[in-house]
Formats: sequence, C-alpha cells, structure tokens
Amino acid sequence: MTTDAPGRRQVTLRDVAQLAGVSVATASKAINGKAEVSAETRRRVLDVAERLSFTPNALARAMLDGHTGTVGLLTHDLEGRFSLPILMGAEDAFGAGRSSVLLCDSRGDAIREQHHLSTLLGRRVDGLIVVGSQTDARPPLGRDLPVPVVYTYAPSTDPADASVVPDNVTAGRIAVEHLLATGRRRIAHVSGDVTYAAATDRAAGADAALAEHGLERVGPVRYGSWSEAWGRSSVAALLEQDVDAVVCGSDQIARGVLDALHDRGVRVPDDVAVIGFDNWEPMIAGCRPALTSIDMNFQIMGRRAAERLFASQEGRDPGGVETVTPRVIVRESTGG
Amino acid sequence: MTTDAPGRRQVTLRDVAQLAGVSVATASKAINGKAEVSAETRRRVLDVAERLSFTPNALARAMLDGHTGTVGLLTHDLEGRFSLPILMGAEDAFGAGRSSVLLCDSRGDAIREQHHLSTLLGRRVDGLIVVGSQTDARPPLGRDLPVPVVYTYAPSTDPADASVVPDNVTAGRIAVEHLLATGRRRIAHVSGDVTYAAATDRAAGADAALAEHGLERVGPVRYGSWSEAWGRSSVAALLEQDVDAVVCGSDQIARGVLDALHDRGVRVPDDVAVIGFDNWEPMIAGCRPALTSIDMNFQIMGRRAAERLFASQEGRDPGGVETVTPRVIVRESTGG
DNA sequence: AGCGTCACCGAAAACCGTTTCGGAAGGTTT
DNA sequence: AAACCTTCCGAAACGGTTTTCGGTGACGCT
Repeated sequence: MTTDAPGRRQVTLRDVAQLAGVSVATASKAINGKAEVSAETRRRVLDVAERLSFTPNALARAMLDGHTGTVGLLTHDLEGRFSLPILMGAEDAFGAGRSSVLLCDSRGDAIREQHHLSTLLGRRVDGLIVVGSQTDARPPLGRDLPVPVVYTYAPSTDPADASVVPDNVTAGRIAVEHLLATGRRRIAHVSGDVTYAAATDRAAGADAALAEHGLERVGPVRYGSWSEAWGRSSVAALLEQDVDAVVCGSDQIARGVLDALHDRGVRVPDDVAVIGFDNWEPMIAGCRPALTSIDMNFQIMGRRAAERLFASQEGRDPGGVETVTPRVIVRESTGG
Repeated sequence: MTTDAPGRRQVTLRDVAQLAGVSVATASKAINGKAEVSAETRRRVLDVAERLSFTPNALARAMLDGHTGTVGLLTHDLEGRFSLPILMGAEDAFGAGRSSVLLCDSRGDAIREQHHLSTLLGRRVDGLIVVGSQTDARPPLGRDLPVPVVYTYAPSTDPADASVVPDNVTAGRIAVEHLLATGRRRIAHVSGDVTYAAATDRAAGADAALAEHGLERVGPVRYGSWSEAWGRSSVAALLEQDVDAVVCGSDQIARGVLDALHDRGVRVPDDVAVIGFDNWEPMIAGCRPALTSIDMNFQIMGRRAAERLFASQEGRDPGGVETVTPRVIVRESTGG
C-alpha cells in the first residue's frame, strides 16, 4: 500500500527499438525521417513510438547540438496586466517553434533579477526576453551575455540592444484622429501619472495630431493617477469649457469620466465622445456606453519579441528599438 | 562590424580549471565547497570562476542525479484572472526551493494540453501542476505518468490524485456570517452562471450559514452571468422585497449592483450592504463605496500546490483533495 | 558462378559538462 | 619504516541521443 508512486519509468528510444525489433540506431533514423530506413520498418517503429507515447529526451538532444529549445522570460511584475498579453503572445510564438518558456518573476527587484538570470543561464536557455514594468527605458541585463536578449515593453537604455516597445505617440495620434474623423473638434485630455512616459508620449501624439489639423487641445493635459477616481474628479474642471470629446489616458480613467458624465446628465456620445487606452476587456465590459479604446497590441509585441529572439539566435537581427503600432477599437462611446 | 554576436561560448568547468591550473575534479570540489581542497587552491579557483562568470551547467548536473530542478505548469487559460495569482504563488514557492517553472498555456484545448504534456515530459520535469479553468473537476492528465502531478483550481476527477482547490462553500458561509455579524438579517443573493460549481457552491454555503442562524434567504438565488450588466439588471427584482444586504457571486456582479443601487438612490451601506467574491483589485478599486469581498486566497493555493508537489517528489504526499480557506476583506460596502 | 552494387540495418563510438571514485604523490606522525 | 593525512589528478560514470561505419543479404550483370 504505497502512495501510488509515479513510478513508470520514462520511455526511451531503446524501449521503442526493442519492441519494434530493431536497433536503437534504426529507430532513431526512422523517427527522425532519415533516408536509410525501409518504409515498412519506419512504419513499424513509428507505430510503436506512438503506442508507447515516446518523447525524445530533450536533455540528451540538447547535449548534442548545444540548443536546449528553452527561452527565459524575465518579467518584472506578473500582476501588472501588461505582462500577461505579452507573455501570451510570446508563448504562442514559441509554442509554434517548439521552444518552451521558463518563467521568472523578479517582483521588480534587481537582486532577484540577477539571481534568476544566473539560474536561466545555468539551464542554458537559448535566449531571454525581458518584460519591463513601465515604458521607460531600463538598464540592460549585463554585458557579454552568452545568449541573445530582447527587451520588451521597456526598452534597454542601450539603443544597440534589441527592444520591442509600444508606440504611445502613435497611440495618442490615432485616438485624436479617430475623434476628428467622427466630427469632434473640441478635444480635452485627462491622463495618468505624469512621471510615466506612457502618459506624456500619448499626450504628445495627441497634440501633434491636433496641430496637424490646425486645432488646439481644449485646456491643459490633466495629469493625475491611473484610476477611475481621478477620471471622475477631473470631470468638473473639464466641463468648465466647451468640449465635445475627451481623450483619457487609460480605460480606467475613461471609465471614471463616463461615470461622472452620466451622473451629471451629460450624454455620451451625443454631447461628448470618450476614448480610452489599453482596451482592457474587464474594465471595458462594464462601461456604459461601451468604451472605444486604443489597443496597444501587446500580444503582437510578445510575438515580435519572440520572433526577433529567433532571428538573433541565427545572427540575423540588427538590434535596435522596434515599435508596435496600436489600433483603435471602435465602440459606442465615440458614436461609432 | 558584426552585430555584437552573443557568440561567447558558454564557460565550462574545464575552462575554469585550466585557467586556475588545476584539474576539473579539483575545480568542481572547490566550487561545491567539498572538503579536500586547500584554502589557497579554492580561492584561486573561485577567483577564476568569478572572473569568467562561470555558471555550472544545470543539464549536466541533471544527468547525474536525475532531477532537472524544473516543474511544468500547465494552465488552461492565462487570460483568466485566476491562473495568475496561482501561478505567482507557485513561482514563489519554487523560486525559494531553486526550481524553475516551465509555463504552458493549453488555451482550453485538450489536444494542445497533450502536446504540451509530452514536451514537458521530454524535458524531464520533476513534476507538474495543472491549473484548471473552472472549479468543476476535470479528467486526470493521463495514467501512469512518470512524474507527480498536482491539480489546482479544478480538482482531478480521480479523488486519489493530489488536488488543491478553493473552498467555495466556506466562502459563501463566510460572506453571510460577516453580514450577520454586522447586523443584517434580510439577505438576498445574486450570482453568476448556474452551470459553474463556483456559483452553486457559494450559494450552498451562504444558505447553510443562514439556516444555522434560523434565517432564510430573501428570494431565490438569482443566477445569471458573471457580469456587471447582470448585476445591474438584477437590482429591480431584488428591491421588490425588503432586503438589507446582497451577496453577489463575484466582484463584477457586485459592482453592477452597486451602480444600480446608486442610480436608484439606495444608500450603501446604510440601506443595503453589498459583498462580492474574489477580491479582484482592479474591479474593486473603482467601486463606490469600496467593496467588501471574499478573497479566495489563490496565491496561497499556488503555494500549497507547489509544496505538495515537493512532498510528492519525496513520496510523502497522501494524495486527495485539499481546500484552501478564503478570507473576508472588509471595506465600506458592508458598513465595516 | 563470380563479382559488384545497392538498400538496409546494427554495434559501438561520440557527445556534452559535471560529479565521484580510486589512487598517487608528498609530507607528517608513530 | 610503517601508517596516515592532505591534496590533488586521471578516468569513469551519467543518460540518453545521434552518427559513423562496417556488415549482410538480395539482386543484376557478365
């Protein structure tokens, strides 16, 4: 009466060969599609391999060709809702290329990051993806690392490193252009923490788009915090001027704005259009009316990071910062 | 002018030994703190190791002792906000025990799950944690797996398997007991999709707690969907009866209820108390007033799953389903 | 029949970096 | 001189896979 020990030994190539009545060498060739095996033998081997659900030992392979087929993913905070779509995009791309992801969360701690770095290098990952916590640049992991590194969300401070980042300037531009296209002209801007590059970049893009159309923002960019509460409390000041649209620095802020407008009897989108950033489903799901939002395409960012990592491994990535273009998701709040 | 190719070959123990002028064997002992090395030699070896930033190859080590120090984490949907805290809890526990996490997302697809299973086994993980998508039981991964498995969130249908699940019945009970303790007596219940065990379990626990105090629920359990919209639209029916508290199946539903009550001028918590489940920060952050909620302690679940996996590896886990007790986070909406 | 060619297969080596085992050199104690 | 430490080294083992290379039998050609 033991604990039902997970005893079953792993199936090896030798087991397959034995059961198929061939040598290990032949079994290997059959499975790897090498030429010098008769069709009949190959079929038999493959049959047995299937039946035993044989999986070649990745470690043994790694020893031979020097590639482990694993990549390290170093994130700064899993909690943040930005890491997740990036991670999914990357996992997707790697899954297709038969690489596996070793996940490490440094919790924003540089010491922990270094520690995770050495374990990952000890496991001989083929590459690393580093996911930052803000869009502000961060110092590179280290010099002369034995594997390629791609920074994402936050670029490396070294412009020669490979980085994939969201394009917040264009995001701001797209938001304004959408509002202009739907006939708005008097556009105000409420955003989050001014110390975040994401906030100022979006504002810069928005202003640029306005300027190109010979318009000016209504009022200052009202920086505050990334919260619904800030969105709500900003509305009083906003309505002191004549506005027909509000660009909100995040979906959370937008939701606060929507709430406050609703309480004051301001109709959306009839009187005022509202647009947010991030296209964060759970936040948007509850908005009334449904919120138009700029999707930063984080999942695509993750995929691009993975693709560039592959390219780096083959020595054909030029390095440098690459931006991912966001897209607008039109819903009711802008009168779509 | 090459791309600063991360060409630097990985540093091996042999390199260190050579440069330190000792044999590989001695270098190994020096680095691993074995006794039979003179202090002088040890210092020299460690110096060189440091200078070359030598990192021992974990794969080679794995060959010797048979343990890779990696565990597979198979999740059904990363998007779901439940996987994440579980993952964090597990990553935490593993990080402390020097194990690394190989992450796979099966996207709710059984085929993909099997595929990921084979790759993980091919990488010779020391164990597996499977994170389900609902709290309903799920079929085990397979028979006679060569490594221990711990199921979490969703238990395995085989009661002998090791499972760690949230205790939704107790969660419902705790919610009601909190309301009773703050003086409420006429308690209604709005919940999500009736096909989710999480919904019916919570309701069962809530009803049980009421019964123990000689009370009955006001009206039926109003099952619907896990959305704010459902929370809002349920309020009309709720207010047809005299209620002084509403148990909501999730924070989202609770938020919808709060919104609708606010629109109708019903004061919270003065007239009606509201309580939710999951303690989902981003949803709660925007609630007015701040929402009291039952935290299912997912992070603890993840940690327990990791701990039981360790125990299994040493053959000292008895198997069976373990529940994690939730806790109430008191905020304004229940007049705390 | 004898020979060469060809397709197929198997035994054994190579492979990787680490740890460990047995032993050896040299000095010290008994 | 024997016994014993200390300190180090060479070589084996580890565990699977892939690869090399020589062998075997069938077959065609003269």
